[in-house]
Amino acid sequence: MTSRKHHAPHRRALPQRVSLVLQTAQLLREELQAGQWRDHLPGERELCERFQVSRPTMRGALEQLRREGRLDVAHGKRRRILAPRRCVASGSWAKTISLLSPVPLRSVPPFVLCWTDLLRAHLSREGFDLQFHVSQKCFAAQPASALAALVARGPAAVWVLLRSTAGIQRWFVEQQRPCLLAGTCAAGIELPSVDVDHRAAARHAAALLWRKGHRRAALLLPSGTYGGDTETEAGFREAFTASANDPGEPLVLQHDGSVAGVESCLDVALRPPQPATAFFVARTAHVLTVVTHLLRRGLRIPEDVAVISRDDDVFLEFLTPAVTRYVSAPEKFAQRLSQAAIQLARTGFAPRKPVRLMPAFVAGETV
Amino acid sequence: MTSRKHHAPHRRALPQRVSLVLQTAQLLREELQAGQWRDHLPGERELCERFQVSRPTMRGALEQLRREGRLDVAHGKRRRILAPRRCVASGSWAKTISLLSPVPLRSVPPFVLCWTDLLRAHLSREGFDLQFHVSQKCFAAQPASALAALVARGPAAVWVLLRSTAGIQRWFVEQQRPCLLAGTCAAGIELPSVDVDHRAAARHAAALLWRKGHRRAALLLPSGTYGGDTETEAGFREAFTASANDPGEPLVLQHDGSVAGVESCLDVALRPPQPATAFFVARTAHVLTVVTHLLRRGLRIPEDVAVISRDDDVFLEFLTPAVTRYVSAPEKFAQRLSQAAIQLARTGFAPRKPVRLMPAFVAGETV
DNA sequence: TCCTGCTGGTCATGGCACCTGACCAGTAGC
DNA sequence: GCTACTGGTCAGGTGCCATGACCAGCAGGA
Repeated sequence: MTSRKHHAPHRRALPQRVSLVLQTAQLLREELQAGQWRDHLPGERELCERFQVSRPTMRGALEQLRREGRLDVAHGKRRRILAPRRCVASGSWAKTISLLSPVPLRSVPPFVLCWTDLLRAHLSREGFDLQFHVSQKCFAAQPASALAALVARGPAAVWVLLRSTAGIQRWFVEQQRPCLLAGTCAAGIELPSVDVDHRAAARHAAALLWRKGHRRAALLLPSGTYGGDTETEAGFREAFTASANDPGEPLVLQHDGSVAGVESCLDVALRPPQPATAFFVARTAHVLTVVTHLLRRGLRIPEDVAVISRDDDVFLEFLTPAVTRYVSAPEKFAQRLSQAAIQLARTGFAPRKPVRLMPAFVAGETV
Repeated sequence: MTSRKHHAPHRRALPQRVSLVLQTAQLLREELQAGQWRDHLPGERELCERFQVSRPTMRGALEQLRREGRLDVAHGKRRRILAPRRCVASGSWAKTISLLSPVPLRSVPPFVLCWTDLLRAHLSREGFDLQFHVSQKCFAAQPASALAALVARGPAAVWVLLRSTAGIQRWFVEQQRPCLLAGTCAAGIELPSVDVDHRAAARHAAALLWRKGHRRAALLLPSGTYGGDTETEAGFREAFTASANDPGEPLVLQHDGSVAGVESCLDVALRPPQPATAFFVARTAHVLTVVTHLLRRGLRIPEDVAVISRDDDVFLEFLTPAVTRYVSAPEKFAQRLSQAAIQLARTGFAPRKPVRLMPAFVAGETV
């Protein structure tokens, strides 16, 4: 209420569940501000009685206030009330949500472009403005200074991170800035995230290739430590070792993302005496490189080599032969992302639990 | 809550669950009162999309309104609006700008997707809401009824038309609805429009192919009467006849847009005794089909056949060999489009003079 | 010193609202 | 008649919340 009252009377455009926890937290804040209690809060059970909610709910609300720095908690003792440190005034920039990307809008893949637009549509309906920020430097090895500059320059209620590196994620955790990953967290980091379930897709693809008789199947990924790619590799290995009585190592090829890089990777994998007979390819753009390169080498698809794409984009339909792939719904992706972003913008917190969307298998002619 | 309403304005003291059904019903009531819809309500599924709730929830809300006597419902037909149809406050829908497309957002090419998002960003900053409408029927031979239904259902200050047919354009001219073409006008129609200068690109490409010695160059287009494609053909012929002392007819191949259609077109063009040695291809998606089909036939690019793409999309960079093409700036496109749209929305008029953006030639390895 | 009654911390269980996807039947335009 | 849309219905799954129980730390009194 404190912040909303200062805004224009913006009626909610979308029905949404209002969690009891948030309501309770808000009521507690008001009571605190009114000076209802002096030094310590009453016990949890008494508060439950007073507000007619269950203990887990009340504890959620109290935890929220603790995170805001209004309460101090110790085992066995009642919660101490702290001086209300002026919380960040949700002023002019509370209505901006920023998206950080390593590449400009015109270069992002169609799937991402699509959910970005849907996200913007959702947010705009709720009165938020989505700003697209491009910064190469933030994706370098030492992103701290670039990130600090960026955040100072374009203040936002929430940062949505695209293709974020572990370094970026760590920075946001340390700075305690509200942020949201469009992707998967790096190892050891817990941030709210939305992503396609690449692990499941990889497992399914590897099992399929195995069933089809492929014993030399390769996974082709860009190098670098993206959480989603790590998951892909894990899923691929899982299915591989589960299928084989004598699990040989599956081939995992890492390239630098350039066309030449992908080509040389392929050439290595195809070298005798044990050439790869199947490729599971991450990133749709590289599927194009793989298919055209294989065709140029005179290999037939799928007779000589099988290809499966981990992701989907419109243009894959237009390749001949049609590419076997896993498709995800951008609408769902945008929906989950916008829900989390709005919650994060309004309350400052969002559930850490990763949201994973199950992709659908689409059979093509490349297996 | 019911009893509290009779009391003095007393802020809520207890947290309580508010059912989504009730919230949705309330929002529907407000939209109805604002005159958002005329005669009938949109379908349940569309409403669900709009309000981001599930069908059971939406049905609960609709049932509530039916009990209140505001709606009449019959199986198989849309819900009829009964009650006090307030006069449409023009303010309520003057802030909506609609975009009409034959294909869903997830299927439009990246370039279009990109300027769509940029357009939405511009409009949102000016307080407009961009709605994306998909309707196959409006792109059929007799679009009148479908267009009337669409326009009645989703009122908008301006309609932005994507891949519009001559029939659609004529309807908007006749109805005198404010509209704006993202594309080129059909013959004999004058509507404000923004498009890439395809004629210039085609002329340049044809001249280039001629200089390189190609005497059997083919233009590959989807069939149908799109203004932009007509311009492309005109430009291609212009350069061809200008170059040749004895102007033979340039090959113009029309296909149905499907992969198989493109393939059979190519096979025809490559047939002896005079096989085509170069293809100028409209639509990036079909460039993929062309390149992969040629490679599968064992043809070398560019040694045996040259390929030039009229348009650009991100993914063309990832083909090997890299495709020679014409690129346009989506930022410029969106900027011109939003300027015209906002002017049209605010004043009701926009200059008829077509806006044409000059594409840039990017040399690849396919010529 | 032990006991008792408070405090916060944690867990398993179950109910309920809601979401998802699917299928059916009626309607309308082609 | 066919197709694409409409409303009507249902089963299965998920997430939030309530309930009640148990544990561990802290205090004060017998």
